[in-house]
Amino acid sequence: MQSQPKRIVTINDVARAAGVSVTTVSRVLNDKDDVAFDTYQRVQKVIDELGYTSNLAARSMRSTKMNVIGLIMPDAGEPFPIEVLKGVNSAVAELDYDLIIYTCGDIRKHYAADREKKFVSLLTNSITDGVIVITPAAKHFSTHAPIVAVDPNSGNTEYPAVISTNKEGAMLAVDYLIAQGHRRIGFISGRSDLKSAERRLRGYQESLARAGILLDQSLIVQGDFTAEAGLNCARQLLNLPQPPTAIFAANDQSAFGAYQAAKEVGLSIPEDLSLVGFDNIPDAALVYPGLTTIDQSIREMGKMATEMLIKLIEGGSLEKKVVKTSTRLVIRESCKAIN
Amino acid sequence: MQSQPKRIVTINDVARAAGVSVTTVSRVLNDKDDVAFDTYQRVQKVIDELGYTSNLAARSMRSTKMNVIGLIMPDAGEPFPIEVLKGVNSAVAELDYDLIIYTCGDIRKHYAADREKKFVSLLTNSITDGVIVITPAAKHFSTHAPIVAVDPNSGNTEYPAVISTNKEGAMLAVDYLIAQGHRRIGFISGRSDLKSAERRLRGYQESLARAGILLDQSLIVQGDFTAEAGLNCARQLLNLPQPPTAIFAANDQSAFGAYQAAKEVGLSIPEDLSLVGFDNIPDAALVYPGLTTIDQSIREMGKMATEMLIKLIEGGSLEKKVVKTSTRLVIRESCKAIN
DNA sequence: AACGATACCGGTAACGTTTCCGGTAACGTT
DNA sequence: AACGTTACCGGAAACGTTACCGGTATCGTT
Repeated sequence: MQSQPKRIVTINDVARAAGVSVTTVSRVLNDKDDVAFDTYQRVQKVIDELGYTSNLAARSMRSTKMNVIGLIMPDAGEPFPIEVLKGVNSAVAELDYDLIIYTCGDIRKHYAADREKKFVSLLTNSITDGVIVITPAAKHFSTHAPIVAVDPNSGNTEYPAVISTNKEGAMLAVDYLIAQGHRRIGFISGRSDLKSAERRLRGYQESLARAGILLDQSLIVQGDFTAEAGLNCARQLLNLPQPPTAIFAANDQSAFGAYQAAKEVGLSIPEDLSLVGFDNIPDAALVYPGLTTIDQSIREMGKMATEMLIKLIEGGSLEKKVVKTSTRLVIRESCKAIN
Repeated sequence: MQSQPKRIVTINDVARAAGVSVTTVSRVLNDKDDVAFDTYQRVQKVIDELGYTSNLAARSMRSTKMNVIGLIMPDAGEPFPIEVLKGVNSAVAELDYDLIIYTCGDIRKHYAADREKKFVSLLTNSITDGVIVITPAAKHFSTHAPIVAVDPNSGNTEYPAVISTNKEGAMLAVDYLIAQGHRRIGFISGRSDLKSAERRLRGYQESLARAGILLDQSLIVQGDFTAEAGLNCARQLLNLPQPPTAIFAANDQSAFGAYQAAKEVGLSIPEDLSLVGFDNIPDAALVYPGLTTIDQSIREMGKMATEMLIKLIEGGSLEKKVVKTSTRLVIRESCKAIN
């Protein structure tokens, strides 16, 4: 660009300037112990003066341990992966690892699954010691390095995973609504291709069945975890000849769409319509009225995945291949008892 | 994990299996044109069968262009960097580049600035063609590769940057409150070490001065861009002998803290207290009542930075080294005219 | 005084890829 | 028939680093 191309300073330059071999410089860099104290200091000084930083690529070609973990996430636009990221990030910060993140783009796009696989090999082949994949589509990855998944899209995966108790959480939500006297409870489902969405639907069904409430198929509408779909689904539910008195949305964003739909038709929450979400993303506390929802402590999931991965990297083994995280009901202001 | 350590398949394995030289395989991989069509197909087939993926490290050691850009962001817990990330991510997706992200940890921590520098060299030395740094603390980075900053912490930086019109935006906010009849306007400031915070304070002061309102120092309280600090600052303001009728918070999160403070003392927004934020993060539309705020289109900043960086990487030059992005007032429901 | 142990250091070979240079075969042109 | 051109391909060097092995002082022990 400007002036000379400004040659990168390598370990060789440092060695020459310090009057030692590259091996010794490498030893200093990696804090090996068999180097004399004043040599160490001298080399360190030269490193600082020359502003040397090691070449990640070259280093990872040769060394077996990189102390870097990778995180592969779908599109950064969604709150779920962002929350996982926060959890992973803070867990990594506690340990002596660096974090490197790749995004795959929208998982609904056909190429996203390919990118997912590509990035897994890309990262594990070289610069990372292992990876965490958020909502992976693939059941199998070809790599020698450890992998941990968070909320995999399909069941029975080959790799270890952190999964929340989706069905149980959904049952908490529906049980709560039932306890409040609701009988006609609408359900805005999630993306049908996702395991988590399926489990939440199952929970909805089981909870109703257990309470002896007949399943009305018209009360189940197909969403896709976005607020837009939530809006449309809620519209559909509220325009029913006999509309529900409560809606359980498969995630918080869908519930936000329902807020808007209620506003459109002049229903107020919770007086005219009770609403429960799922996820407990930070926004759930901010909306008005506060959204009663199922907390699945997403950050905790990221943290657990990180700990599992690092255990694997460091040669340990996992007690459980699949860790189930708990869910709990967080009561805010979006529900009201009827009758 | 299971069975043998599963050797990584390299370009050599592919070459051997396809009966060609590694050079030819490399040509196929990089879509060079001087390779016969059926050789191309044969090699491609072997690549698929063996599940070969190139080694990022080895590739970047040899080739000059990587088609990867880096993003260095502070702690992933804050909404600002997350929004920038979204902008960068979507901009990158449009182009033929991959994105690799590093997080530095909390910038308030002493080591964060070091990590920042370390990561810049780490990435530019090897696997990326250039980097975007969000709210960098350093004025200078030692690297040969292009760098673009988003919202640098200090002025007069050496590198190109995208900065929003902080002072002008703040003036929009305060002018609006003044137009609504407010005279006692509190200010919750941002982190004092940040350029953007300083500029917003300046805007507040200038706007008042222009309207002939005497500056009351007790109406300015020192925050740090977090909701917690916002809460404390707002408490302080509302407990004043003569409390303000309106508060301008240096960012939306501080404003959220003020919502809570208002609730505590039984003031309702906007009837008893008007509130304006700064940033227009997505949450600003979700809180109740909707937060009137200054939009600085953070995603757009990320997008612009990406475009600038790629222009530089591809050998172009920038018309302007510092790009200022516009700010605008977004009116929601948190303000009310008085008298 | 001789020897083994220890502390410290350097040379060299990899790691997997791309770049550079060159070479062969086939084909068209004079 | 000889030559130049084109299309295709391979060998070897290089990128910057660490692992492996071996070497030389120094020091304590017998």
